[in-house]
Amino acid sequence: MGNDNSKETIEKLLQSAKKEFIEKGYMKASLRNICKEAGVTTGALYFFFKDKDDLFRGVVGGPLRELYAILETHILEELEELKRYTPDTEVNLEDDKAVAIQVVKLLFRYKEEYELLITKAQGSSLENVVDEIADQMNIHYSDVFCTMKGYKSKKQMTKEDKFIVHWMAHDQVDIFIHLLTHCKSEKEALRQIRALFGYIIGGWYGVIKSS
Amino acid sequence: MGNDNSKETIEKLLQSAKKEFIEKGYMKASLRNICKEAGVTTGALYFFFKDKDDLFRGVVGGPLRELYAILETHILEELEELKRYTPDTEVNLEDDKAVAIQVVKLLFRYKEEYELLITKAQGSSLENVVDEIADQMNIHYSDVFCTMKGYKSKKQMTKEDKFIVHWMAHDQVDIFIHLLTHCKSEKEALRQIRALFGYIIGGWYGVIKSS
Amino acid sequence: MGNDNSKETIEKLLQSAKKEFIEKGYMKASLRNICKEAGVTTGALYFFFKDKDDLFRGVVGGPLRELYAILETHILEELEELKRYTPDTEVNLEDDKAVAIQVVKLLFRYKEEYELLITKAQGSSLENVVDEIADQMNIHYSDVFCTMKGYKSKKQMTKEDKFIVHWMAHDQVDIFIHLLTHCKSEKEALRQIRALFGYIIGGWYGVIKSS
Amino acid sequence: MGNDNSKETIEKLLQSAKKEFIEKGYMKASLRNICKEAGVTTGALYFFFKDKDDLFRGVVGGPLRELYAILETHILEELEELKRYTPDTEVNLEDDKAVAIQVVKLLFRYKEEYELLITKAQGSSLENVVDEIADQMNIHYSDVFCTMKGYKSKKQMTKEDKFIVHWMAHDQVDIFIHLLTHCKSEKEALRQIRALFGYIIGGWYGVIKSS
DNA sequence: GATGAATGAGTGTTCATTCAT
DNA sequence: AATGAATGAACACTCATTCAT
Repeated sequence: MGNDNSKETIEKLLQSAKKEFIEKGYMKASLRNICKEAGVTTGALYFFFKDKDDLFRGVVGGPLRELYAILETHILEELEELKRYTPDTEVNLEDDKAVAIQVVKLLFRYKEEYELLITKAQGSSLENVVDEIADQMNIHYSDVFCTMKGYKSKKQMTKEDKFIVHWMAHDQVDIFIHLLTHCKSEKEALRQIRALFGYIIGGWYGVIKSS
Repeated sequence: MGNDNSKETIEKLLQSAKKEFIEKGYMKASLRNICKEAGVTTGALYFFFKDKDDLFRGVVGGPLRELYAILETHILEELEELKRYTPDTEVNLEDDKAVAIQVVKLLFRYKEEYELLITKAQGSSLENVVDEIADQMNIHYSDVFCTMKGYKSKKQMTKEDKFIVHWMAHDQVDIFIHLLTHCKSEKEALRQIRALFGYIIGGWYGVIKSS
Repeated sequence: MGNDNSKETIEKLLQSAKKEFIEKGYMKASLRNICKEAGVTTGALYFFFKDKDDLFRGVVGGPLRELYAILETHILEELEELKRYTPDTEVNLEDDKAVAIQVVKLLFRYKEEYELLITKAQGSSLENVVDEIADQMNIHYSDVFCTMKGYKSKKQMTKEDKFIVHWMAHDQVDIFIHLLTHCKSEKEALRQIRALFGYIIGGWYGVIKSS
Repeated sequence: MGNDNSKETIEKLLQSAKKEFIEKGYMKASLRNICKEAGVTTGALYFFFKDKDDLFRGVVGGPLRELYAILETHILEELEELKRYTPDTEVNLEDDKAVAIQVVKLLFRYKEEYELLITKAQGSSLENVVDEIADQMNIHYSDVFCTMKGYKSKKQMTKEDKFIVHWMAHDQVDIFIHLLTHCKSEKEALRQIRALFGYIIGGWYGVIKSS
């Protein structure tokens, strides 16, 4: 089971698939082309992958799971920290920065895969993955927001509160997407993080004050 | 040419096309379905529209041009204003707010068409229209940024300056997209603008200070 | 609409389809072969027929409808006659014979099509058409049976009655199938009808007596 | 060869195959599914069975052979009896009834397998097995018919004789098929046999008289 | 005795587009 | 201004079968 030959075939298929998905996007990608490029018949592809979608998930699934793992850990840690929060607490951004750096590094390690997920997944089962992450962040940011505002419960949030927090969650996510799609290297991305942090922290204050 | 009959046919085609594009997105939309729904043959469609892409542009082109017109006017006006700018000038946000309201109203007047452009255009020649608008805004924002920073020329901008301005341009655009896609009505969108303004102004200050 | 050209194409497709369905049966028939034989592209086929099943129905639908029409008429007429039935009524078989002859003539007029329906329809939406006809005959034969038995209502039928009537309905249908598939010509079939009538009438008496 | 392991594998394959053939019929049955369900690889299947057809015969072959054996015995016995036949001989139906009961019992013992043969074998080498049995019965019934008619040789049979005897042979077979496919249990089937016997005996008399 | 990988031809179906009329 | 017929390539996917190990 899983000898060198089959691993090789799978690897060739994934490489070839990645290339095709990047070039044409999920929908326009042709399984025939992918197989031809991999030097394999369509039957072989279907031995290893259930269908087109499964192949796509084969390409991006690993990196996606890694990202989810980091975010989950981060959210749990920050939740722990929120419990110790008092109005006088100095906001500690160092942790957030550390996580941001971690995420950026991950994004650039699998740059192609994440770009696939962000811009080429339309038509696949992962086409809404970015929104799903943003929605998850939204839940978390709501907690943060309530704590900072001194709300006892999320039920105290107004419609306007909810809307702006939702926006900020999305924006947070968009920052990483922007870094990934507009920086040539991890190095450059890490250099730009600081300014972006300045921006969103400014934004948070703008919101907290005015609301 | 252009008698009542043909206008009617075109109108039916555009309606039917809009419906299909909304339902399935540009790529998966079927011209056959569009024609069937419009009660017209494919030949008729090809008499009025060069190809699928042309039909798509027929649906969203008008609203898109209106938007471009507003943005252009706004940019030209603000450019005029920038010339009168001195370090002591009180920043006048009223104009910006007025424009934002104008844009929001426009977006909601043709809600379906703009959503088409934003989320369903993949595969068409307009798939990058949002990025193009953002890039245009970027040019403009660079001017604003330089003026506020007291730069004599754009050439004084560092790589970091350019990056953060680019981001802010994109983010500005994203705000409108967010309003369009997350508010049910123009009314609700207009209510949320204020908080978003608080956010991005906070963001600008965060950036200007820290850079 | 429906000019000579298109009619010709449809005709060629139906001829070619009939041939292929006869040779291989519905399931194994290849639309590609059918199109190739008809000198037409697959696209053309799909312009005239919704799918494989529709094509099959295009081949056998007409004859099938004719048969249904005859049966329906026959059933209605016999129902009328039953109302005038008294225990002393001499059973009039002439009408039945006339109908049988009519049916046989029809079957042989479209011999190929009916054979298709009877033996090659597996996999299509018409695969159970013979059973459906038999079930319809069953309803009718139940009426006849009850009248002959002097039952006031079908509810008087025992389980055994129902079973044997069901069998006889099926058998009646099978006679025609047997004639179609074992006689070379209409002429020969008509010659054999008499003996078969002797058989089933004998069968009826055997049943009526013993039950 | 033939140790416990292999027997188990074969058994699992046969079970799984039976299930799939019943569900989808011979043609649409998928060997892949059968293997998956049996928890076995395709290679294993091909070690024990030559091909799809061989597997099908593996499922239904045993019961089929048992049936052939009964029929053969019965035919031989009846042939023996025919030799002692004189015009005055009282027809002894008891033997026939006994055989019929024996057959019904067999059919219901392997109900699934026989239904497979009757209704789901299309595409396999056994698709005509019912007709073959009927044809064999036909040979036998010709003997019976000639004896009863006082013919010295089968050559005295007219075309019409042959036809009606052929029909009766088929019908005899169809009775068993009808019992199998329309009765829920052996018990119920045995209860219905009597009426069916009344029917075909009536049919025979109808034929003998009229010819 | 059995595995797991691979074949390669085949399936029905859909598509945007063209063009003579 | 519009029809209706036709193209032909492409699509994702399934199949029974083979074979080295």
